[in-house]
Amino acid sequence: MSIRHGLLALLSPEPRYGYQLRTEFEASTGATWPLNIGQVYTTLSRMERDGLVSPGEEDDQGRVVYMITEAGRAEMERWFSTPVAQADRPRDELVIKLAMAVTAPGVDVGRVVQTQRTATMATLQELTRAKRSAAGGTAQRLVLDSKIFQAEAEQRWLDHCEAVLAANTEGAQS
Amino acid sequence: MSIRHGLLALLSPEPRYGYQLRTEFEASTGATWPLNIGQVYTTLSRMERDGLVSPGEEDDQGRVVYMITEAGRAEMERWFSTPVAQADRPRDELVIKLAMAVTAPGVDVGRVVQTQRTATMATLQELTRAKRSAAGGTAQRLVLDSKIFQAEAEQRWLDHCEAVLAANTEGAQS
DNA sequence: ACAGCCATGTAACTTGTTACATGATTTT
DNA sequence: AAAATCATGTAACAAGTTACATGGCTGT
Repeated sequence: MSIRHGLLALLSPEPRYGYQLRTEFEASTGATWPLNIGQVYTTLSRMERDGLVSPGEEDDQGRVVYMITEAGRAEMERWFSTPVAQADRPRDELVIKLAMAVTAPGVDVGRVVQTQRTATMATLQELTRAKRSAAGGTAQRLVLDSKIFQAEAEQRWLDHCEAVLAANTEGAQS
Repeated sequence: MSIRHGLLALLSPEPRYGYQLRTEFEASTGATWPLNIGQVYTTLSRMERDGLVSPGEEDDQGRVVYMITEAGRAEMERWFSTPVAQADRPRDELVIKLAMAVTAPGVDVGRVVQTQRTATMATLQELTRAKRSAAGGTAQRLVLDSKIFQAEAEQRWLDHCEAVLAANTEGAQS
């Protein structure tokens, strides 16, 4: 529900039209998660269906301007004041992959870990480079930082996995 | 595509029936991401449609046993040998929420951060408790560890956000 | 008898996502 | 004139998810 709420938040200060929303969404969250323009319109339609936004009159330039409704504002406030719970998060593909690699016989877990480590390292370097070039405002920088923190945590976890697996094979099977 | 591939991996050593797949999936990944049994069957149907699995004959006890196909095995190997890329990951709701909180006027970002920090702290304690009780095999333990690493990274990032925002309000706006 | 687990399945829905069609305006 | 950008929208699909229907078997 990230996009819905994101658009809702962008509409909260004042009405906007679809194309503008994409631009501003990407300006806030950065270029790493590009937002297809079609999706803006589908999401707006669905939010209209759910009573969160309503299309006002057209622009002076004929653009369709949406504005947030009462219900939409309430939903936005609920969103900001409710923490993201553990259960809300999507399943982590890497974690499932490793769990399966450990479980399934005949899979070289070490190789899976190594492959991922290389990729994550490359990601990390790219992110660091992006951070050095330092375009964008506070929001974009924080998004970048989040990705860096997450990639670093992933590296540490991969190290940890290797250590655990090494200890497992040398000693008894678990 | 985590569940598809997860089921595929579980089917790789030998054929299984649906109910069994749920049990084993949860045994590998832990109870934190419960898997609805209905989903196992829908996913199996779709995988059959895509030629990744095929229902063999019934069990001696009348259970519908699925087995992995050639194409399924190839897909599984591709999965294990391909790293999870940055672009593959879903949008992070918390990150978007904070980016929007920073961007939108009239939102108390500090409160959003605090609310999340409290929740994440509670999560972390719960995870640590779960780890101490230490049921489950290697896979489950690694999944738990991953969640702990991620929660810790999230706490660090929230701290970092606060620091950046404090520096921002005391000095000039960015 | 009844509760609860084992077991399979389907219908319906959500969000996310893309490919495509269409046209106006602006830049080169 | 052609290319690019601005702007709106639709059709179609994927994957995940749940609620429900159905029935057999097991333990109390």
